[in-house]
This record gives sequence, C-alpha cells and structure tokens, in this order.
Amino acid sequence: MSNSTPATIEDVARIAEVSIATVSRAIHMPEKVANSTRLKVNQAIAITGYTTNAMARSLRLGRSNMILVVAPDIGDPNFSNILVGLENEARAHGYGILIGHTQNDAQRGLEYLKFLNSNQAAGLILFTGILPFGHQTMTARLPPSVGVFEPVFNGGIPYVGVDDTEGARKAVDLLLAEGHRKIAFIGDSRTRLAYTRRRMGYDAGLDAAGIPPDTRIVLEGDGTIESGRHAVEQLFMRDTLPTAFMCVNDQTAIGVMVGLGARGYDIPRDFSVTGFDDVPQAVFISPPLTTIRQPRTAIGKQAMALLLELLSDGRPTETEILLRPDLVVRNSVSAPSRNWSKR
Amino acid sequence: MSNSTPATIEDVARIAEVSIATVSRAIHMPEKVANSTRLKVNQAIAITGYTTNAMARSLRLGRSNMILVVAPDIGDPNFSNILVGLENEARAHGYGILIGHTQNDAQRGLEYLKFLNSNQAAGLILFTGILPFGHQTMTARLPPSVGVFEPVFNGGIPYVGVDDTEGARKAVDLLLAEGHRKIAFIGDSRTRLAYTRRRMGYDAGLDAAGIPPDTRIVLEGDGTIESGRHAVEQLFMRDTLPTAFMCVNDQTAIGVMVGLGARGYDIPRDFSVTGFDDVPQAVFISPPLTTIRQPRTAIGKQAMALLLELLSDGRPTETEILLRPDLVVRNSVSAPSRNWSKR
DNA sequence: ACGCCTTATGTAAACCTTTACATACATCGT
DNA sequence: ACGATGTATGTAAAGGTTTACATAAGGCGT
Repeated sequence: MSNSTPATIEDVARIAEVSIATVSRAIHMPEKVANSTRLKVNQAIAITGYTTNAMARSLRLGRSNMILVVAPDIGDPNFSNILVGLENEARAHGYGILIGHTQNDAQRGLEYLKFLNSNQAAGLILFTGILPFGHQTMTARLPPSVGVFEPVFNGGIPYVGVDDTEGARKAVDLLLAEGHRKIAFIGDSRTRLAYTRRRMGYDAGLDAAGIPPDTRIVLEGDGTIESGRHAVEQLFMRDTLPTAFMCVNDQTAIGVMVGLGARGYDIPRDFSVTGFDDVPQAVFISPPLTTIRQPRTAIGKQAMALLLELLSDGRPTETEILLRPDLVVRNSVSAPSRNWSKR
Repeated sequence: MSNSTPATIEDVARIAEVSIATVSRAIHMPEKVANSTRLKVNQAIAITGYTTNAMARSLRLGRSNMILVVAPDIGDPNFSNILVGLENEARAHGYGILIGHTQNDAQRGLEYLKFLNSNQAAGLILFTGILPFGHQTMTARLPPSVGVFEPVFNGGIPYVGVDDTEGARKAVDLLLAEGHRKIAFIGDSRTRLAYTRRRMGYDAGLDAAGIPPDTRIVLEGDGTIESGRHAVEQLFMRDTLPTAFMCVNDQTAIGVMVGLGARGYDIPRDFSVTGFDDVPQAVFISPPLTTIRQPRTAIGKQAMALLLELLSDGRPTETEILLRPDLVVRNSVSAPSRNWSKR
C-alpha cells in the first residue's frame, strides 16, 4: 500500500483482473465499461492508491496538463490576485499552472520557449503586451494562448482585461464633478495599449464637459513611481499647474503624491490625485488613494476559462473580453482649492 | 524547419547521420562523443530547432524537472521576492517551478498531493509551517523537500529562514537605545515558531538591559492587521500603556498604527512602533515603518540551492539555514515622549 | 438456426527518451 | 603479431499511458 514506488496502471489491472486498457477506459470513458468491471477497477484503484502518471499520459497524448503563465514581474501587486483567479479556474478543470517571469528580459523569455517546445505546457497566458520570444517566427508554434490586460504583440491572440477607457472616464468624471477644470494626465504612452485607452477615456471626459484639450498638462510616463515624480517636477518648472492629477496607474499616482509632498503641498487640499488599478498599497498610503479597481480575480478566471475553451474547441468564441472597472473613492480627491482655481 | 510538429531526437539523428543514442549522448555527456560527431549533431540540432521532449525524458528518468512550491497565500507580500530567488536558482540548474497555493485549505493541499504522486514534481518547497496534506501517512512518500521561514510540521525536513531571534533583538535594542523602558510585544504566539523566536529576542533584549519582563504588555496576535488594532484597544482598556510597540510583523505594526491613529495619537511623537519583514508597504505607510528586513531573494536562493543539493546527494548537509536580518530605520521610532515616560 | 449488430474487453503499437549492453575499431605493450 | 585495453558508436529495451484494431459474446430479427 505505502510502497516506495507508486502504483502503475498495471498494478491496478492485475488486482482488478482486467487488462490495462480497461482500467484506462474505466477512468477516462466510464460509460464504455460495464458497471461490474468499473466497480472492480475502482476498488483496485482505492487499494493501490493509484494516480495516473502525468508524464506518461502527456507523452502519449502529446500535450500536457500544465498552463504556462508568463509575467514580466511576479512581485507586481497587480499580479497575485489575477493568479488566484487563473489557478482556481485551471485546477477546476484538471490543469495546473506553471509560472514564469521574464523580468522584462528577452533572454528569459527564450528559456520559456523551451518549455513550450518540449511540450511541457498545453497553453499560455501572457501578461506582457509584447511576446517575450523571438517574435514573428515563433508565433506559428505557439500553443493556444490568451493575453491578460492587453492584446499581445501582433494579435491573433484573444485577451481579457478591463475596460480601460471606461475606467478612466469614471476617474475624470469624478474630478470634473468635484469642480476641477485643469486636470493633468500623467503617464501618457503610445506603446502600452492600456495606457493609450486610459488617455482616450480622459479625452472623452474632458470633451463631454466642453473643456478643450490642453497638451501642456498631458505628460508622458512609463507607469513607475519615478515617472510620476518627474512629471510633477516638469509641471512646476513649466509653471503649468493643474488642480488635479489623473494618473495612468497607482504607481504613477504614488510618485505624484511623493513629488507634491516633497514640495510641501497637501493632498487633497492643494491638489487632487487619482490612480488606476487599486493596488494593495493604495489603501495604506496617505492619503488613501482614490482609484479605479481592476476586478483582478475575475480577470484571471475569465482568462483561464477562455484558454480552456481554446484548448478544447480550438477556436476562440470572442477575441476580447473587457470587464467593468469600478471607482473606489478614498481620500485623495476634493474640490479644487481657492488658491489654485484662480489660475 | 518551422514544421507543425516539433523535431524529435530521430530527426536530429537522421540529419546528423548517427544513431539516436549518439545524439542523446552528444547532448548530455558531450565528453563521451568524438569532436567531429558532436559537431555534426550540434549542426543538426540547430537545423531542426530540436528541444528535448521533457515528458519523455521525465518518464524515462522517473523524475521530473519541476519543483513544486506550495504557499498558503501567493498574494502575501513576503512571497513574491522569495519566489524570485527560488526561480532564478532553479532555472540556473535546469529546473522549473510550479506554484500552488493552499489558501490554508487542507482540501487544496490534497490536490497537490496528486501532482507529487504522479511524479510531476521532483522536489517540494513548503511555505506553510504545517504540512498541507494528510500528515503522518504521507510523509514517507514525499519527495525531497525544503521548508521556508519555518520548519515543517514533524521535522525531518530542513529549512531556511531568517534568524528571527537576532532580528527581534535588533528591534528591541533600537527601542532601548532610544530610551524606551516600557516596550510592548504585540503578536505573541506559540503556534508559529518564527513568532516564538521573535519573542525570545525581545525577552533577551529586555533581560540584557536589566528590565524585568512585564507580561501585561505582551499581547497575543496572529499577525494580521486586525490583531494589531485589537491589541491597542486592549492596552488602552487595561490602562497599561507602553511607550513603544514592538510588533511581530509589519501587518501587526500597521494595525497598531491604525489603532493609535484612530485614537488621535501621532507616531513617532507619542508612541514608537517597529515591525518585522519589511513588506513593500512599509515604506509607503505614514510614517514609514522602522522594521527588520528579511533577505527574501537570498532566502529563496538558499532554499532552492538546498533542495537541489538534496536532489543530487539525497542527504542534507545542514538541517537549518538561518540568514541575517537587517534593521531598516525609517520614521516610526523616536525617543519616548515626556508625557508617557512619566508613567 | 443463422447472420448481423452492439457491447465489453483484450492486444499491441506508439509517444520520445535514456542507457545497459554489444560491437567495431584503434592503440599499445610485449 | 597478437591479445588486452580503451574509445566511439549502435541496438534495443524500458518507462506508463492511450487507443486503433481485433476478438468475443450476447441479443435480435428473420
């Protein structure tokens, strides 16, 4: 029973007094085997504690029961909850997940290519917007894949994310409702689609409020804390100060708050700030950040569900799933101060 | 070249005009094959883009190249950096890692047992102090395993962590050096060894300073934010206030700070607070938390290195590796205020 | 009673590798 | 010149599973 080497299908077959084919069928196509035999097999399985050897099975089937999840940074606060969603859904369907992080290093990406080529993963979940591996040639060989947050590189791969435009719209609308008219957008970027879309929401909100766009207060950024801080400095140097900072993500917002704090300003009294993502820190920084929440667990679940569908059907039913983002009101937004609204 | 089905060892053998055995040897025991043939084989590999099929290899070898990492909570801020260390070290030796989180649910743990039984993981890294699976019977069948942070359940498994006693000692010594004499210990627990050891460091520090222990200001806790908050309430109700709170971890410290803030006190003016772990939030909360840094990447690296050693040797060289924790001074500690030091 | 269809089970090949063993050949010491 | 030793390569088995195909048996219509 508690043998050193695990039981094989043959052990089960011997005890149940059937052939190994029957055992395999009893497990995977129960309706194809007589009730009485199925019972014998099940008993034998219980006795031996048999578990299918996944290696042999994958080898035979030519496909594994593992899904590779590639992310640029596992430590990213956005990542872990997505993972929960991914994992729960995967396991519910008999798949396991394998995690790799590229650390934005192309070399790393290549190593994961090996996994794929050696059939260790049946499917792929891509977090980066850019395919981590040697682009064009590889695409053909990629297993069924799903992107998270953003469509991947050269398309053809469905993805699930949040409706960035709508989320940004909610943020800008809140700011407008509070009475802000000079609202900066921090973190503009043409390379990341999610950021581009958030910019679109910002533009749309301003437009709907009849406020003409002012590119002097739209600053570029790469979503890091440093980029937020830098943007604040630029605005002060150019003397084109807004009353509110709508940031492309929470990290940027934190940078903005740090920059503003370093110059002695109080938030939200002197300036309002909004973020995007609702990372765990958002609630701990001071003041707690008003931001847009990503339904992370749901995103993970949906992404995996889509991938599993691809794995069985082979054909994606939809090419893009956008979830609804929610506004989370905390304490970093208020009406514009008298001082600044004069400008 | 860019065939639909990946190249096998036979394709390589045919092109290189050798037998498959030679190809295998050229890859895994290069010194056993003549230079000229090795060259031919390498060229053939380059042409075909061959990668060893991990399934077949694992099946043949009877062991996989995957390491299962089981953690109670992937979202734990302590987790991700450890993972980086684990993963880097693993990949450097040709292993991949597989992540599972039990969410403190025994049922979940059982599902991972299947992975192990089906030979999908060659080794195991355990984050929980408690073996996640049906305890006694299973231990025999466990693959080589290493614990992180704490020894696992019933021992026999080496572990790597931080020297909790020393870390706690550094925190209490800082507080003492600032002049504190009434230092509370928040988060005492007999079930988690790491916490018990931190308590030991606290006791030792007090003892060395000639301060008699005062159990009225040693409160239990489970390391959650809520537990820290609760402890503060208790101390106020009992009217046994300390001048400083030494917390068993950062979460508890955050809870303490929240509780103190809710009562209108300023940190560090009215009370000093220290944490343990140096989670990413520690720098963002206000005031930034003075705490003990866990060398997380190093812990991960060491744990994996130990496991790999186990996998080759089969015998652990050491049963416990304790890394040195560092004090990180931020802004939550100052000399005791005049008001409170009068007590 | 016979052929035919259906249902339940068994046999054996295939998936791709690694490696013990066998073979072939070259080198060396005598 | 010959046996011994060593080196380089090939042959074939084994690892655990799934499944196409073969077989066997039972039921049914005529």
